[in-house]
Amino acid sequence: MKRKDKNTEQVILQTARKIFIQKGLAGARMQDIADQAGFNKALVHYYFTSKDKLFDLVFEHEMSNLFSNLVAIMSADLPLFEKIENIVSLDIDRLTQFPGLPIFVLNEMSRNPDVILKRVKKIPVQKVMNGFQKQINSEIKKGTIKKITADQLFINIQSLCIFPFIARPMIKGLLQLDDKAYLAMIEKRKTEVFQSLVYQCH
Amino acid sequence: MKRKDKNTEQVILQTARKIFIQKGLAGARMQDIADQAGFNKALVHYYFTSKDKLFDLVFEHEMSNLFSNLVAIMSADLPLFEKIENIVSLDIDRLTQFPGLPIFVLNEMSRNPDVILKRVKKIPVQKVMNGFQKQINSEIKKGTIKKITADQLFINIQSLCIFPFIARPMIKGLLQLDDKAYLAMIEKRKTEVFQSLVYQCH
DNA sequence: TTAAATTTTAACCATTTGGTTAAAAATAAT
DNA sequence: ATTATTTTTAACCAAATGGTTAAAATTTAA
Repeated sequence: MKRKDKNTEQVILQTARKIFIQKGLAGARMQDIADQAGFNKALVHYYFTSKDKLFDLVFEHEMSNLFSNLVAIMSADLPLFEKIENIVSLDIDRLTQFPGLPIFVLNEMSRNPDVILKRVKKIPVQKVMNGFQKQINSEIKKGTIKKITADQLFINIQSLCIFPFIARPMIKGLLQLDDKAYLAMIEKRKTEVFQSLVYQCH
Repeated sequence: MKRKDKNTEQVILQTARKIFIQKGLAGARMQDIADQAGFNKALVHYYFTSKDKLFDLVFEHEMSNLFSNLVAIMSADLPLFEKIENIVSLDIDRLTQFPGLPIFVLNEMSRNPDVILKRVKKIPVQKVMNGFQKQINSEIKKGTIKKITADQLFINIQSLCIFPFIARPMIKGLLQLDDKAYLAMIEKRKTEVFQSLVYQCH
């Protein structure tokens, strides 16, 4: 008879997610998580055993959130530019919905690169990158795009999509943008980034 | 008679810098800073009063480190593409030398955006961006480049230069690169990024 | 309805943390 | 050489932290 209350568990998880994203692993407090979830701290331990275990669950989920759709789109049987357009669009939409996600994932990754590296390696990107490279090589041969590696193109796409979310305070400060102006700039990037990528390939 | 030992102060500062970059504000420990500097923890307080004060000094210096040269280059009387080439080259060289810098600065910025925003606003970028926009407009009028705003071009440049450093563990994991391959990829980006930027402008 | 199992709680614990105090040690001034 | 000042140290402190324990409360099974 196993009766863990799924609702309690979920409330704690969602609260933990919010606080870990705001404060990171080192800055988050189990007491705060418990308080904001509306339960007693011992209960958090009853359900999740330890802070590290709770964090692992949250992190796994957020990393998956960051990369979800990427593999699917890159595997899809689409023309190259349509594929790029979809990646850009979905990346920016995803991150507009979860703006704190990349800095959270990448910061925790930089804290503990080896442990997390093992998890990242499980994401089946290598096979997908091989297919992507073949597609790119085919387009190069056709003369439709300049010579570029799948790796560099992938990095360019992710750089142009993700960085403005990571660097939100810096960009707002340096370019003197208020929230509204910043969000307008992000929205504009859906087409700007895709256009940039098209131009640099042609 | 003021006799703070400059060497002691510097040793503590450099040690603090290293540990704050590794662990962040929340994760760094004053005892660790003292131990690694080779002094007693009370001494760290004697010189720097508190953890927050010490962190502020370190952060101010690192933020300046990240943005130094940027304003100078953007103000320089150089042709547009030469200017872009210099920004890219110096950015990548700087970050190759201090690879943990951007994730440190941007992560702490995301923790405390309002406080840090005031500091960022003091960097005289707005005037420089105006000049940059004028230069871009002039090139657009001449027909040498496509229509783009200084803001978006600036964001593209910084995205393409900085993101691969922030996302080091992710890139290594996803693309199955060892350290050597990663560094080779970074070195290659000096020309790749510049070329990409040129293509997207033309 | 009672007993068993599970969830939730309040209280507690050992350790860690940033910071303080006062004295010892070192340096500078007279 | 002595005194004054500054630096450095060891010891200490209160609060915070992640985690544990045992009992109360609730739910489920018989």
